[in-house]
Amino acid sequence: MKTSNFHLFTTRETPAEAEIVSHQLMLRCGMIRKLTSGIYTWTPLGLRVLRKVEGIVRDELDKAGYQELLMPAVQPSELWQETGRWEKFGAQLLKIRDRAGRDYCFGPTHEEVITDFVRSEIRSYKQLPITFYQIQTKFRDEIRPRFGVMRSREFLMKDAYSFHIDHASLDKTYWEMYEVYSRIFTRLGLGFRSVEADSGAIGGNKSHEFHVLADSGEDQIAFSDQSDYASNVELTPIKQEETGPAEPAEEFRTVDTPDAHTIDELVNAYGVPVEKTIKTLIVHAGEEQTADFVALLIRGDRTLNTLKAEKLEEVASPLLFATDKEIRDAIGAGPGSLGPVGLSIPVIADYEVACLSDFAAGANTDDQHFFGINWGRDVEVPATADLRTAVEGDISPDGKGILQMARGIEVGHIFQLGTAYSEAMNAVVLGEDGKSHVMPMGCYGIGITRIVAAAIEQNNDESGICWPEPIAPFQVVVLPMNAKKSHRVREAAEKLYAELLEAGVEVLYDDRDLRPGVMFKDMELIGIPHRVVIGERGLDSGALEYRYRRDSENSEIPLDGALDSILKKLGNK
RNA sequence: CGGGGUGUAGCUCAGCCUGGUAGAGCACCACGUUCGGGACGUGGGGGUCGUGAGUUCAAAUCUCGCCACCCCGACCA
Repeated sequence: MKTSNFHLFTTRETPAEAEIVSHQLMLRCGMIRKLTSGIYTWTPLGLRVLRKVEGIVRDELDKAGYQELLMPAVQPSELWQETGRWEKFGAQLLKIRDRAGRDYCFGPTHEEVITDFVRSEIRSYKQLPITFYQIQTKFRDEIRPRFGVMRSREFLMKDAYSFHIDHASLDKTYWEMYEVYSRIFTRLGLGFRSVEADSGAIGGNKSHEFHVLADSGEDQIAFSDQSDYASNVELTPIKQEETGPAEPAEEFRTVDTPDAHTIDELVNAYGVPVEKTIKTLIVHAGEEQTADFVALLIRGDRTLNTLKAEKLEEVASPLLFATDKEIRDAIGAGPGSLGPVGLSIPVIADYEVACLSDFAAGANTDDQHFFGINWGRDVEVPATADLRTAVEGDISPDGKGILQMARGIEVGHIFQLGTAYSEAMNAVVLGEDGKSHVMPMGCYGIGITRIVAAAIEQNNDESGICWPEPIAPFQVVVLPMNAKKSHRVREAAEKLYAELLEAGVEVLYDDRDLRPGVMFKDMELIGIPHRVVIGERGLDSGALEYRYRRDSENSEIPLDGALDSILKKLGNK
């Protein structure tokens, strides 16, 4: 490709809307252009990268024996009614209506369509297991699209679905897919980690996320420093400590605390160690409960994990905090003065809270706290549960090592759906026993679009992008110095360009009549891995200059046999 | 949806407080000088100042409504 025939438009300045480095660089390179919130055009440059990612994903899936198909982006509401998701999926589902007044949605995912396809195509257990996949445009009407293509509303996704005669077969495919995913992300040149995850709105049982590790990631990952345990921190369980609370050492006492309504104020004004304080959070009770509210106790320096809390039957799901007025009506004190002693509503304490001694908490009377509280002596020992979010330094749930934290960008997610969809849609096959069996399903997603952004997050420097070679838009760039003034330079460059093309190399030849500095800056910005510079200087000594994008020094390659030298570099890196 | 912010040339922004001729840098076009790390000069094209109403002799500027976009939270590949 010659730059004269390639739409390249780079900018020196960073557009104001871009917050993170990948978004900034994608805009500065001219890889994407925003049409409207969360919806982007991919320019020829950006599309080359997107296609590379897509190609690698497709290649590995094909090798694993999964079959590609292509499902419609627009889906009829009837299918979604069958699974109940027409209502349940919520506002993320973009609903549209045709001229006859029939309802459709723009597909955010394809469980319904694939299940419909399979229930009419597959009749016998002998055809199972079977896995289909597609690479296709999805639309999710995100509440807040963000970070360019990292969280866009319209995006390209690889989604795969597997169907099985029994759970054992599903489990087998699931772990095969786990390996395929690992191969894909390795081949893409990404630093990643797989973690145990919550299955979220898609539903189902077992689930793993694949995260590209990057500081700008939106997810927090907890992992053990001594084992391969890793999980999304929203899910990381915390073990109950085996040792109970220490013997009481302090007198129980009531203290007037008119200026302490937060944990911070309590700690600063009264010298209570923060790890001897507890927060009392009042939330709505679950449907079957007799009380209206439940009090959740968390150590003062910890945060409530809402996912864990709402899984408790005592707690309403979704979690709903009581308002200040509700708290005052039920307890007779404001939210800044609550505690477990003398509380009239059910109490659930975090495991850690149950192990405290001589701690401080509100007195359920405005402007008063109790100090030196001890379980059993001053207040009944409460029910306990795992309520808080894990933090760095906690013991790993597998008992091996302590937890570290990292930030990640979720680029893949695999689920064992079980029969949630196949049952709702009556997707059955005949088994060996001659009876109908509901097919357990797995589903497996990769965010193709997001991978491009994640790869940039992980591979950039002050000059621009440093693409991993497998997904670079071009492998090599040929830069002639002042070609207009020099026949020799122009001829040598044209010749090398032709040879590289002939050899099947993806080469960009910068034939624009530009000052060298501009070319260098442009090519470093767009991150082409290999650069060959041709100038009078080098030609005089029979050499070309070569530089790898991540290096800071040039090396020379002899003009004679330059093609072979370059091919060797491509193979080596 | 709640909270905060911004809308002026393709991009980055000034001008608004204190109403009166719409600006700069980058980008773009032409010519010339330059030319191995984002050159310089001269000339030029380009804006219904987000939008609608109001106040006023006069609105980018003041007032009100609306819209869009961005940032912080819950959601997700």
